Amino acid sequence: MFEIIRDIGAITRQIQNVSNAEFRKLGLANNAFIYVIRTYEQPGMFLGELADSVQIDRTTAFRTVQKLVQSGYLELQHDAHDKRLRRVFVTPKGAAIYPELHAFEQQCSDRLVSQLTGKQQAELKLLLSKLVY
Amino acid sequence: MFEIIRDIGAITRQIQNVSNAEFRKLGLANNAFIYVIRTYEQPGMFLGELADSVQIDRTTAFRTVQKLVQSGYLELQHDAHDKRLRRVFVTPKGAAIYPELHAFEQQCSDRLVSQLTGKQQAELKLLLSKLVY
DNA sequence: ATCTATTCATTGCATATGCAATGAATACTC
DNA sequence: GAGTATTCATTGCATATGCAATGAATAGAT
Repeated sequence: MFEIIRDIGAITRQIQNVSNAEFRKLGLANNAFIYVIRTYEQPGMFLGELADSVQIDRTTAFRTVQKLVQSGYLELQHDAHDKRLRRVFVTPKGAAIYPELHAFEQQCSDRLVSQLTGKQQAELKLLLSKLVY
Repeated sequence: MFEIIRDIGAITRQIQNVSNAEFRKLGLANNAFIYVIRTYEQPGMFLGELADSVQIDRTTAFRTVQKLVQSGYLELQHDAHDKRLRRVFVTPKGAAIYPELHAFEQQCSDRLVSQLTGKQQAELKLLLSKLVY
């Protein structure tokens, strides 16, 4: 069953490459676009929470978010009750590019599963959601 | 269907993290263990071929292989007919650790699919093999 | 309430990464 | 077979990455 690990690893790296190439022009290479997408969809996560949700090292995520704040896509707010937390939100600039980012993600996905029937696609999605890591 | 991309991305990064932590003691962090596994199983690939097979940037792969040659896990040979090519092989030292590397990979996979029935596991493997990238 | 253990964000530092460019060898065209 | 286009390995360079450590804030225990 180790082929599963190998396959998803190769696919992930490939998609990462094309995505980074696609979004470099927006200053969103190095997986930065992922943070904008996730933050748009789930605003108010704190930094570590966001990092964990995409399984990226917290310090790397921290620095990427800093850059995205600098470039105006994201903003940070202190939590009202827990002074340790810094919650992440998209700015209008970040919200404005979300459709483009998500459309590309969608397009990559569609291409990826283009050899599967609709039923198989649903089955794959279900099986993947059951993986434990 | 974009959940597919997100799921496999998160899983891949997670597995990468635990694998690197596991093999750091052997000097095989930063995905280096992948090259030993692949080279053991398919000896004689040239550098770019090996890089492409795991979807890692060729220059990164090149440098990782250099390190593995330095540390004695891999060796390079010039191709007899095409002077551009450098073919990769495992050394006895590389061959000696293959079982450990592969066992860990196996163990990660088993854990990953532990919530699936045998039939579902086979189905997942089949579906993944049909993905196009 | 004090003491201890966790959980955050953040920084330092050594190293890895990857785009762009180079030169050498081979393939392809006419 | 000269000329052009590809395909290699390799290097330079700027940047990203991630482990380890820090200090501040909170949670949990006694």
